[in-house]
Amino acid sequence: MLGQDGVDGCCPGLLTAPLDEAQSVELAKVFKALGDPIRLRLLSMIASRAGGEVCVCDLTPAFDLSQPTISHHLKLLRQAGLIDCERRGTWVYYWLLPEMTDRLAGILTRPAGQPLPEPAGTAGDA
Amino acid sequence: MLGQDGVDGCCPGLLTAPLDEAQSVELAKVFKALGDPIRLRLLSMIASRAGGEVCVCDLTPAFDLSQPTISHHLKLLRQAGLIDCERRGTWVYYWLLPEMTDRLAGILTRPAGQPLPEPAGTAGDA
DNA sequence: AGGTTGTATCGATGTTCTTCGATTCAAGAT
DNA sequence: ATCTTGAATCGAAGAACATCGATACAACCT
Repeated sequence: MLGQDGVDGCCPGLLTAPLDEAQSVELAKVFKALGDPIRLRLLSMIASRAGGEVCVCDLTPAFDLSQPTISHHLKLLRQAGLIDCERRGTWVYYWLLPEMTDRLAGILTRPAGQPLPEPAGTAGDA
Repeated sequence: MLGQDGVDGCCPGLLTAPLDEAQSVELAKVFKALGDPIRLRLLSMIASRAGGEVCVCDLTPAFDLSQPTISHHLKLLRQAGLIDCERRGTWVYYWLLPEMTDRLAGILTRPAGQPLPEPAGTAGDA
């Protein structure tokens, strides 16, 4: 889901052509995963790790939330394709899947050849 | 809110350093606005318009939703700073605020000097 | 085997979100 | 002034979400 041809297809996405329904549904899932402050902080903590991965045991105590809640948020980020994880002994480590953030960045980037005329405020039709 | 110094501050955001609480709350509002298929389609329809603006009367009939619902979604996109609008006679026109999408794209883009070592699967600690 | 620690899953609860019909507001036309 | 059309606002109803405590699962230690 997403990645096959929908979201990044050839590249344009979002700002250059109208999204069709299927594309918008898939894309919305990813943005919805980013639409929560806790998940955004989790993602940034995971992504900014030099080693490339973080133990859950380092993430959980950084929040005033229960352990199951953090686990739930991590699951949503994983289902969105933004991160992945692996158990290593007693601990579970998470890391960023940069393909997805790259894809989102591309989707939000205009082709540079689309200046967006005037903000209409100064344009008017008079 | 957002844009002053929080989200783009100097530039890094999200993938290079942990977000603080205030930043994550502001950013989450914008991503949450993008986390709905209808709003994503509305935004793409608005952004991809050559003229730079779209009349609401062109947006509403493109969906199987009531007029108040579309109006509501447009309001959320506007409150997120993604679009703006202006009434011109009987009609209201919406256009993209590229500053916000540019900002998001920047936030999701890694500085290129962050290769993300190995996916831990091949690393192991043994 | 039994105990301990770290993490995920399960139900339940309160909140937020999406959507609607009804209404109100804005502006032009008769 | 009244009517008509386009768009926003106002409740209300149902669905989806965030959060918790309790519990189950996984792996290590003694």
